[in-house]
Amino acid sequence: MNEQDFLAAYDPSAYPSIAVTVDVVALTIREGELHLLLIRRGQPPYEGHWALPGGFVRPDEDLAAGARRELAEETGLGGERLRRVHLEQLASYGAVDRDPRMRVVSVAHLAFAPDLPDPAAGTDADEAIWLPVTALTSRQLAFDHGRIIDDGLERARSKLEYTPLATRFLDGEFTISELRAVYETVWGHPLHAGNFHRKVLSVPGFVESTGASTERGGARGGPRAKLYRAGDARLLHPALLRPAREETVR
Amino acid sequence: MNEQDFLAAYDPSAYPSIAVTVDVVALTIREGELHLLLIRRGQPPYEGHWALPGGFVRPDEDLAAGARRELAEETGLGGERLRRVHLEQLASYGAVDRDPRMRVVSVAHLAFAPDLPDPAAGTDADEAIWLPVTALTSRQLAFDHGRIIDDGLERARSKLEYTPLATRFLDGEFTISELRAVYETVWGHPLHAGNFHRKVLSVPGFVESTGASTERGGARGGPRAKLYRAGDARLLHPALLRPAREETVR
DNA sequence: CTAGGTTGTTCTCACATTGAGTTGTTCTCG
DNA sequence: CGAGAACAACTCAATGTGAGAACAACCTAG
Repeated sequence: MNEQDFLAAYDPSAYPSIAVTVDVVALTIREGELHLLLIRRGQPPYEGHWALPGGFVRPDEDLAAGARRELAEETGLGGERLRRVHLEQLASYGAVDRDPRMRVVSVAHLAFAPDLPDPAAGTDADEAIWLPVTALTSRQLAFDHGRIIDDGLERARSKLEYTPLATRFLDGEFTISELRAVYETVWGHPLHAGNFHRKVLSVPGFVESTGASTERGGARGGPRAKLYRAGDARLLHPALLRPAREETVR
Repeated sequence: MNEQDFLAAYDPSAYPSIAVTVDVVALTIREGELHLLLIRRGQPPYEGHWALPGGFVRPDEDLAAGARRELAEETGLGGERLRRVHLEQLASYGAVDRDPRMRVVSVAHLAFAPDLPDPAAGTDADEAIWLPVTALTSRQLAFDHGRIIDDGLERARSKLEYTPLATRFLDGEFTISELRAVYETVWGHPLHAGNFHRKVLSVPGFVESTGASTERGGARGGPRAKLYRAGDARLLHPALLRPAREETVR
C-alpha cells in the first residue's frame, strides 16, 4: 500500500481495471474414481471446451462466499449438504493474457464433497457435469484451467497426508476400508490394508468409533466392518505420508 | 465462468469494480532474529500504523512480477540480489470491509531473503524498515495485515519442514550451524545440534559440500566448520519435522 | 603460553514408526 | 456347503528419531 491508495479513495479511476473472479476445483469420488465438476462452455472464447465453475465476485460477498455460491449454483446444492462441503482457497491466477477478453485475476478454490447427485440442468444454459479426472487432457480445457486443476489435484493429494480431509469425501459414517479407498483413489495407487488400518486408528482424533458395524459384509464377502466418524483433529500427527516419490523431488 | 463473462467482453461496466493489489511478507534474519519488512503509513487510514509493502497490480505485469516490483521498490534491491530472493504466492485476502476506502482484493506473497541492507530512504515518503517480528502487536498494523503476517509466518515455518528454502536466508556458502540457526530462529526454539547435522547430511540434495572450511573457528571457539551450498532438491525427503505441537492440532 | 570453555562433527543406544507379510475369523456368492 | 474375499489383529525386520557422550579443533582470558 502506498500513496496511490489514498488517491484512489477520491478518484475511483486511479487504479487499473482488473476483474476479480472465483473458480472452483470441486472434487468428489464416484465409483472409485476421482471426479471433477466441469462446465462445457457454450460461447467463445473456448466454445465447447471444459471450464471450471466460477464467475465474478460480487461487491457484497467475500472470496469464500463467492466460491460457495458458484458451487451451489452449479450443483444445485444448498443448506446442510452444501455446508458440509469442504472449501478452501487454492491460489490466485493473474497472468496478463489468461483471458483474451480482458484482464482477469481469478482466485481459485478447492472443494471436497461426498458423492453428489448429477448437476440438475442448472441456472444457466451451460452443461455442468462430473467428469473423471483421468479422462481430461489439457487441450480440452479453457483458459489456464488445466494448470489450476493440476495445482488443485496436487494440493488435494498433499492435504490427505496431514489433514483428516479424506473424511470429507465420505458420508457421516464410514469404514476404514472406505477411507482407505479414498486415499487410494486420490493418490492413485494401492495401500497396504493392515498398515493403513493401524495407522488411522493410532493417529489421535482422526476417526472415532460409532460402536456400530455395517449391516452386511462386503459385496464380495468378508465380515461386517466397524463404523467410524470423523474425529476432532484438524491436523494429523503423525502424518500419513505418501509412499516416496523420488521423481518429483528434484 | 458463465455468461456474464461474455457480456463483460462487450460491456466493461458489467463486472463489479474491485481493485487488485499485491502485498509482500518479506522475511530475513538479522542478528539471530526474524525480521519483517514494514512500512509506516504516512496518511489515513491507519496513519502511523505499520503496513506491508504493496500496491496496485499494473495492467502489464502478472501477480508475481508485481510483488517483486514492490519488493524492489521498498528495498532498493535489484539485479542478481533481487533475483536470488525466494518469492511465492501466499494467499488472497478479499473481505468486503478490509479497506475502508473501497473494495480491494490483495494477493499476498511471501519472500525469503538473506540479510539485506536497510531500505534506503525509498521512492516514496513512507518509512520502510526491517522490524523484528517479536516486536509486533496486531494493534500496530494496518488493515488485515496482522492476519496476513500470521499466515505468512506459519507458511514459512511449514516450508522449512519440507523444502530446502532455509538456505534462502543464507548467502551462497554456509555452515551446518548457520543453517541450524535459521531453523531455530524461524521455528523459535533450539534444536539438537548433532541430530540436525546428521539429518541435513542424510537428506539427498539438501546441501552439497564445497570442500572448503571457514577461515576461522566460531567467535567463541571451536574448530573451523565445513562449508556447504544449497543442493538441487526442491523437496526434502524425508522432511525435517518440527518437534510435536499437540496444542495446535485440534 | 596455557587453561578453560565453546563449537563442529561423529558415535552410541534406546525407542518409535514403518513396510511387509501372516493369521484367524466372518461373511457373501455360487 | 465350499471357495474366495475382506476385516482386524499380530509379528518381525528395517529404518528413523531423540538424547546424550566423545573428542578434537579452536577461541579468549589471564
